[in-house]
Amino acid sequence: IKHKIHPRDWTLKNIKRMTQQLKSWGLGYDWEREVTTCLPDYYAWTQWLFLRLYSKGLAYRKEAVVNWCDSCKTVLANEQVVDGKCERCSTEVKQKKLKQWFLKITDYADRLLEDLNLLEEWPQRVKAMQENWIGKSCGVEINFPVKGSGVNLNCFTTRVDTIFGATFIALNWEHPAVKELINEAENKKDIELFIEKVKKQPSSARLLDSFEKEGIFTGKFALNPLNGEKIPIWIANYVLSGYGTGAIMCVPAHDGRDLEFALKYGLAVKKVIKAQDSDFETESEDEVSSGSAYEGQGILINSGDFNGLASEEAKARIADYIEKNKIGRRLTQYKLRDWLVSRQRYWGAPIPIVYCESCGEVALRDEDLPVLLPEVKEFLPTGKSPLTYIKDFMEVKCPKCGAQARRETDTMDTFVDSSWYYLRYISPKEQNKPFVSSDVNNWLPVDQYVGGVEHAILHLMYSRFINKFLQDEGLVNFPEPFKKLFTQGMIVKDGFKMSKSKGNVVAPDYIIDKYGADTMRLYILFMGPPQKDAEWQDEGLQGIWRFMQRALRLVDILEDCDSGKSGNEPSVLEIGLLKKIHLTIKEVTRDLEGGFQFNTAISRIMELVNQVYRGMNEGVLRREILEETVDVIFLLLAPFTPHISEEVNARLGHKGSILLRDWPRVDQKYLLEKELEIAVSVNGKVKDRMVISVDWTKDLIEDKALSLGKIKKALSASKPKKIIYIDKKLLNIVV
RNA sequence: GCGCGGGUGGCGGAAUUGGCAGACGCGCUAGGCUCAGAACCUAGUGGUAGCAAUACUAUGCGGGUUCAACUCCCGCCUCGCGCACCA
Repeated sequence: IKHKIHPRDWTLKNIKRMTQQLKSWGLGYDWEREVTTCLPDYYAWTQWLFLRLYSKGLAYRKEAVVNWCDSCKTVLANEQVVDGKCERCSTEVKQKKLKQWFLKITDYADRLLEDLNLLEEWPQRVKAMQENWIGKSCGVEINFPVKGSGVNLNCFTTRVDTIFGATFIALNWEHPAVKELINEAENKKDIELFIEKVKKQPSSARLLDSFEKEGIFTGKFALNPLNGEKIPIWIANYVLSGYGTGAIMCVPAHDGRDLEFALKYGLAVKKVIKAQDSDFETESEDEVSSGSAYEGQGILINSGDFNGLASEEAKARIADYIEKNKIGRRLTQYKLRDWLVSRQRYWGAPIPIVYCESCGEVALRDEDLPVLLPEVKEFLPTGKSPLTYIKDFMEVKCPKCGAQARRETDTMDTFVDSSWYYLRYISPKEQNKPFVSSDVNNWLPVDQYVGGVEHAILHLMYSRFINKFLQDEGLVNFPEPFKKLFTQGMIVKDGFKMSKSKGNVVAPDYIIDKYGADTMRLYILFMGPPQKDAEWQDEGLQGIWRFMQRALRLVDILEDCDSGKSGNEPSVLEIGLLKKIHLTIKEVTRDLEGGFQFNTAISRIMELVNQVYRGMNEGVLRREILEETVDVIFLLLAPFTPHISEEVNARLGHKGSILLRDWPRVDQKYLLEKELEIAVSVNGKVKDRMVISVDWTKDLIEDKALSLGKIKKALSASKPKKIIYIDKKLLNIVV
């Protein structure tokens, strides 16, 4: 749309191009299972999913204050608003009241939170981010009656233990009681002016450190239901409307934000918690005057019957009291909101709902699917879905009564498509259902998922939600879709993430033309640990290219080499090389199996190549030994450099593909050392090293060490106090 | 403010989880090859002092535990990311 090209043409063209690119890298995908979420054979099932959710009351339409992007002319999910701006175009997001479709992810909030515990092989970071996003907190909602009126102000608090310290109440300007409260106020005009001012403050301003708390007194008072104290009611700009009730009880002594506000407007500060080990008399006043509130747990004071209790117990007892006297109730709050899936974009799967004069909102039947996205000429955003203007699309018979009805014109957020695609991979060609449950249950959950952290909340939370829903529907039998998660870093160049807008992209096609796909693959994996960001350096690529040439030259050397005598005992030099070969096999295997440690695996293969060259410098290597070495080198390289390894495999006379050959095996006989070198240190500082035989006793090793010239010198006259021997590693002499 | 990660040579990064810090690569220096250059080969390369053997010093800073600390503990500094007046 941005480029004024039809989204379908653009998308299909890019899919084609990227498929070519992925193939040119030599990546081993099963292309038979490719799915395209924007084509009807896929999105029919996305619509089917929507209908299942609808039938369970988990897809619903409501009027709500939603995020609106003026530039994209569409609503956005909370998850797609970053720093108060549209994640796509960075336009300041506005709040608008609209009737929109939501998916009830909040019904699953507790399970999404609880089941994070099942995800043992997910990064802590991602789990922490989801936990944060769900934002569960337990507390009470308590009624503060307004003096001289029938109004009750409900306030949610997690700090039930501090209710006796509430010295004022603050309301968001949108709170439904505001109108009534200020009706007879003397300064009604001023209050209205204040509200107008606060309304205009952009929501992103709250994020700034410079955001100043402001408020105005309504002239009304509320009664603290626990102690009957009369406390003033204010309207304040720091109270959120979307969380809790939009009204808060303020305890300045134990909340920094409330204290800041109280000090500014000269409101009372009342301490009701003292730190476990503190002396109340001496500390209280200083704290408040220095502007810091005691926010920790402690012992209750100034709290009537609850004095002397510890915070934790007090919370429970006060909550009991509140419920018993019917002045409030226990309540759990979440930050997680329902998932807004309506989009006013053309490019998406139409929501399969129609509106009928007599039946109202009606869901389509499965046999009506797919609702095809019609051809349009006009797809630029206008604020209404472009589908609105297409008569053939809009006009439809009501599936219930057959009368003329009109279609829903919103399309679905594309994250709905991607929340279940891993299931479709199991049954990509299935015509009659989205997937075959028995096959899905056999193959899934996904063993290893790889992706960027940018999906930590959006895609990975939505997929978990949908998977749990499908589990409840009996269509899958596992609670979590992705068993292991690996989040890879970004490639950075000149200090910025590679991107077209920064103009620092290194085109893979160009690299492949110049150096070949293998060199590029090897370089990318050698750059550093894949979970971290890595800096692209052309020199590094050159280094890898050099290494590949060096390794390939060994094949030339081998081919020019006489067949030579065989059957002789290997020379010392050859034994050294054989040991290195098997050590390399062992370590490369461990690096690959133990995690994604490609960078170290590659460096070990480099070491092996280096040792071959060093060996040839020092003496003669027989052809059979050299051949074994070259063979192992390219077998170990095969996962990284499949094309070149394949070629070498053929040159060495092997029939068939190298990818079908066995992974090299470690021959333990080369790793069993008869002799080895250990370090000898004095007081932890290495002074010398020596060769020992594995069958030596500790006494023998000590004697030998103490006879070393450098050790004698280091010890000079002092007598060893203690000698510590770490098997096969070092001997430390303490003096 | 809360939550995750990091901090090791000129640079990217290793260190078998408490046991020889700096593997491997880049860069740099010297030498070889060459008419010359590129490429390639050989050697060297944390810092300070020394011709050298060697000595001292060194993993963000300060303490601690230990025969031994990049690694563990306590207290700081700093950078990156995520969330954020969530009551």
